[in-house]
Amino acid sequence: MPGPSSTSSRSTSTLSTSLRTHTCGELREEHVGQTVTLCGWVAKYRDHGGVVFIDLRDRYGLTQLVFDPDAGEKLSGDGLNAATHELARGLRGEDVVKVTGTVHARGEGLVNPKLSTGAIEMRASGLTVLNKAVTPPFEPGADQLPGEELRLKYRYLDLRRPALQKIMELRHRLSKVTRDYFDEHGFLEVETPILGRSTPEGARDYLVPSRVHPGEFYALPQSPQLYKQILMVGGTDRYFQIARCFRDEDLRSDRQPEFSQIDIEMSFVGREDVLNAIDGLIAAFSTELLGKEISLPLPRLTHAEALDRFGSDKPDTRFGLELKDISDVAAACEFGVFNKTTASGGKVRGLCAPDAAAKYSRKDLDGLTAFVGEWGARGLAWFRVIEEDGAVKLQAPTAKFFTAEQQTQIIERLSAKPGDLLLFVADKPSVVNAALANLRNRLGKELELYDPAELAALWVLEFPLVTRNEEENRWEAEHHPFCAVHPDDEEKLKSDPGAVRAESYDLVCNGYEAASGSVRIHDPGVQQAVFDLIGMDAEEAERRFGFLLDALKYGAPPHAGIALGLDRWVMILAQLDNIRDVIAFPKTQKAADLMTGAPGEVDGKQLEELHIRTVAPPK
RNA sequence: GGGGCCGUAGCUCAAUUGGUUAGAGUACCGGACUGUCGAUCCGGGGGUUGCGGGUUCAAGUCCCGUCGGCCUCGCCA
Repeated sequence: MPGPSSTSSRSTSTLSTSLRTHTCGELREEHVGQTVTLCGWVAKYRDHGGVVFIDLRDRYGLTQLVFDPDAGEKLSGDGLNAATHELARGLRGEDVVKVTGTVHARGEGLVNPKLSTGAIEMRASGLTVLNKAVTPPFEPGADQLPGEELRLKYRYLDLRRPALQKIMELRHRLSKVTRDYFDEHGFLEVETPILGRSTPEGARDYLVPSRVHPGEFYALPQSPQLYKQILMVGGTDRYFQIARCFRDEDLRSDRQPEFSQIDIEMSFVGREDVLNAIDGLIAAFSTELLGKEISLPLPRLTHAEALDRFGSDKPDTRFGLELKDISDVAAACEFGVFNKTTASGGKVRGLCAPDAAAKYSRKDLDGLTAFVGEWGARGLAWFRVIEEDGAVKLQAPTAKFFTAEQQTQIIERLSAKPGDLLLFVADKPSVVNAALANLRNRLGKELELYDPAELAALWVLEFPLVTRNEEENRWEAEHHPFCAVHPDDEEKLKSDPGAVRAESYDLVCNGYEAASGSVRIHDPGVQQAVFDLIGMDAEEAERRFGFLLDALKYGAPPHAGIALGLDRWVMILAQLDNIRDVIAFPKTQKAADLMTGAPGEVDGKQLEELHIRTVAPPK
């Protein structure tokens, strides 16, 4: 875990308790000669028949304890009686003990450079077993991790692993940096309700039945969106909250049913004010948590440019490998797949994998073809760039369909050199982008085109206000219905809705959507126009969001906000690709807690009180 | 809702085309050993091969179903 400072390097004097004088990560040569008491878990025992070594572990580190049966004779003051020695011989992994002894410098050649406490050891004289452990299903200290199912069931054992403890510490410190930062900038942390009202659109709600209102339900918040806007109407001016959010949708490696947002809203601001505020927060994350300066302002891309260059609205910009369009060349060539696609309005785009021609066999390329198939691409055209008789040309079974001039055009368009591998997808633009964006991420990783420790954060601006739902034949809000319209595009609301840009912004980092927000509508006329566009009549809007619309009539300041995914930020900063590892008690892909068994059945009486009757699902 | 991978000792894994008594490391138990830090050495116990069904002379292995975990498409304003 990176970081300029951590708890273990701070003064730990305050960690002394009535049971211990120091922690297991604390003792150094300067403590030699002192009598100390440590508490912790037995990480390892090495019994030599006579002398017994115990590695004692707590959150702060590992200290070697020595139980020497001859100590009483050899070293005055370190007396170890036979009963204590025998007790030490019976210690096993994960026993919780309290040990008193004297700090000794380790002898010549006995220093363990792998331990921060490796220059010393404690010669134990007293031992109390505070809690004898049964044999654990896995060892928190083992190199090899057990399956995740087991780790989740015995989460308390998993949490003892130093790696997980470091992540919990990082998460704590990220929260602390966040609170300090917003406090310094005049923000108030305000709590909003967990039991709220269901406001359709968006994700599926988690519902809570009401006992006193038969047949009615609260909904857990998908985000505090409406409350924070109302706080602005309420004159809070600057609000933030580390808010728990709930969404009953299918999970992914970066999605949990309950997660935390760093939620922000500001009054009397425009887009730049929010972006500047968050730039500062990200810089604080980098300096305080990684010990690395980051240059501000963060880079910005428009949504259109992000799609054009990376095929994605959340590009990983730690590496290049940008997408290039060769539709014009494809239209003119003799390769049927290419010219038919362009003739029917499709695009041909591709990327140049540097020095990769020799790294991917035919079988590997078949694998890449299958990979892009996951996003609907029906094929992947590939060419190796070679130099032959002084000419740089394409080599592939399909190369014969391209004239020498076309080959040169393609090579120049992708800035390719001999040894590079060119990969193209021909399809409708959405498929081309999805396939190539995912291929780009895969190649970036496989070809090690970036430093995994780098933090590449950028803003993606000017998302479309609405997207077309082809199935239901209507426009849908891309962000949410309260998102302001780009000032230059207001007149297009009726004439060309798909081209209307929103006053919205996403913060993308290392390929993850790490924050999302917008300037809000505070003009009732524009709000009505947006509702009209997404097919929501006044009555329906009133029923769903009436309380917000009412609030906006009573003096609403121009306001804007954003929310950062706290779990995702911890994941990114810790260089992990799994959100469960940054949550103390995460849920499985089926939203179950393997430790507690949640969700579980309840008493019939509880259901009765809640006026609930369950129906078994059809087979 | 769809697709894919996985499930064998407490744990991590192995087991030829379907073929004898399902093995190894580690953990655990017993013994030996006075400076280890992956301690070492000797010995031992430990299995409903997730569960149910089917094919077969014979199933850990093949087929169907089911449960669980992971990845993913849809979904996630």
